[in-house]
Amino acid sequence: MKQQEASPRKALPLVQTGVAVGVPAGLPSGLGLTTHESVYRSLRDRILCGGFAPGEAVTLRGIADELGVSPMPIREAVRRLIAERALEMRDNRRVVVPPMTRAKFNEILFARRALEPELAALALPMLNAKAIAQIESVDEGLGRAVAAGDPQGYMRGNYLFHFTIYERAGSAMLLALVASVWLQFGPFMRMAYGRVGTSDLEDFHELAIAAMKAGSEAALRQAINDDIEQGMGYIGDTVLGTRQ
Amino acid sequence: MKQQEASPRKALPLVQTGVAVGVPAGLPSGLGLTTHESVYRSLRDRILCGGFAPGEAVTLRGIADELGVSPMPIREAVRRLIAERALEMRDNRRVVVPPMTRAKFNEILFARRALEPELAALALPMLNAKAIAQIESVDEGLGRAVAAGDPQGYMRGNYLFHFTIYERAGSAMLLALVASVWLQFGPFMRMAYGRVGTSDLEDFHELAIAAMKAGSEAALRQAINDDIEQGMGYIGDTVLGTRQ
DNA sequence: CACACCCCATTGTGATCACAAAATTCGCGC
DNA sequence: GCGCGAATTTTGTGATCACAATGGGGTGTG
Repeated sequence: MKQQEASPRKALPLVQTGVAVGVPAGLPSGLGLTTHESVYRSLRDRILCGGFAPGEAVTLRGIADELGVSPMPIREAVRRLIAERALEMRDNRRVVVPPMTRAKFNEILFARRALEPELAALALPMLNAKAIAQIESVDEGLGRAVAAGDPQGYMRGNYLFHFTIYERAGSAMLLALVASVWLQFGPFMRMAYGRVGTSDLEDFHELAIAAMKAGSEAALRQAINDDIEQGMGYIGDTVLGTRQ
Repeated sequence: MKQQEASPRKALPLVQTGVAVGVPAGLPSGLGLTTHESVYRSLRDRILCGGFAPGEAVTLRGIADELGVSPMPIREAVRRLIAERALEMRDNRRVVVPPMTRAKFNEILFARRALEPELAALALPMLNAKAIAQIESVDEGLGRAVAAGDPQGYMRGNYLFHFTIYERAGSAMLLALVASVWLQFGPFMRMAYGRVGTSDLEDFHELAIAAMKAGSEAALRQAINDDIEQGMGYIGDTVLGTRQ
């Protein structure tokens, strides 16, 4: 069955130039970005919002067929995500979304506490009233997702809340480090919130907003740190067990 | 000149199986590893040891010809290094080794101080006498490189000194974070040591070794932190200017 | 002599093909 | 009926081709 009739992949008339003016499938509407960039963002978003389960296998051709492009751009996107430790390549050359371990969990917790409060503190001077209003709006959307019992929406909102703050720091390098860390506990976080429903006690976001309005670096650091400890503690206890 | 006589690339009879049993050129003797993995390690080592200058352009086909393989594995290796921020892709789609800025320098300094002492502290309980002896041996090699005025050897020795310690921590995730940071100041560090010759006052390595022998976590943290501050301060002052 | 325009070489991107290894499935024998 | 081995399918890897866009070099014109 090499060339039966219509190949199952490439089911739509892609213009398929070097710059991907025609967007593959239901991808995030590539505006002048390359195919592998679209694929990368699609997969990344999916990982961050809990679209993959830990241990789940990811095949190049599978995603290629699913997205309606050739395996080539998938290769580059997956390779990039592997470099960011969002995916893992087994020695069998099989790509899976990596499972969580207690040791890895502790590393993530340490890295988050070491980097994220600093990023928030660096962003603080850049946060004008408009930016804070935007952050509040994101947090309200997060609240709606919680009320609606929408884990994906909750995870996306939580991600947006933190990173709209962190992005203002203008520290591309630290931001990339933290992004890599988030990519590594995304699928794991989904397990926690997919299991018991979204938590109902995350008011550290409001403390953080209050700290931003007050311009208090110490309070903002504290709120971010508490948010990390509470969130990670919750999902850690839920998935890995309450005891160390 | 499409197919004149012998193509300039692929100048040697590569077996070129899917697993790269025949190693391309003078690459690090691939033992059962793929071509793009060999290429990755080769480029990574070159970046870490100052084989590239900041701002230098990197072309896929150029490296492919240089290493005697097709552009395909180069693509994946370069893509991976871009994800690790060791290389940078301009919006022109041109790949360059990224230049240093004062802001980026400060981010790197913060990340190193936040992560590396912790990694050393985590490694401390794992360091038996044999491991410490190995670290001392690495440091002696470093000393010889300094005496010989060999910047490449110095950079490699310095990298090995730190990472033979950090690897013992068993924290793959934090190690990857720190490795990414090192990849970002490698070419920059080379500028400093290529300009004025290797420094002659790095005795914090010996303090670190003494702390390891004594089993003192506090002293080890301090030695690593001081080593970072001194080294980064030196190259920062040299290349970016003495004032902030 | 300087500036602008055009042509061509170079570069990254994506598709397709070929190959080997691993995984899966099927079937034969006990 | 069950377990083990062989055949087949699937999967990642690498090469090659085609294409568009960028960049540089050369030439023509003001």
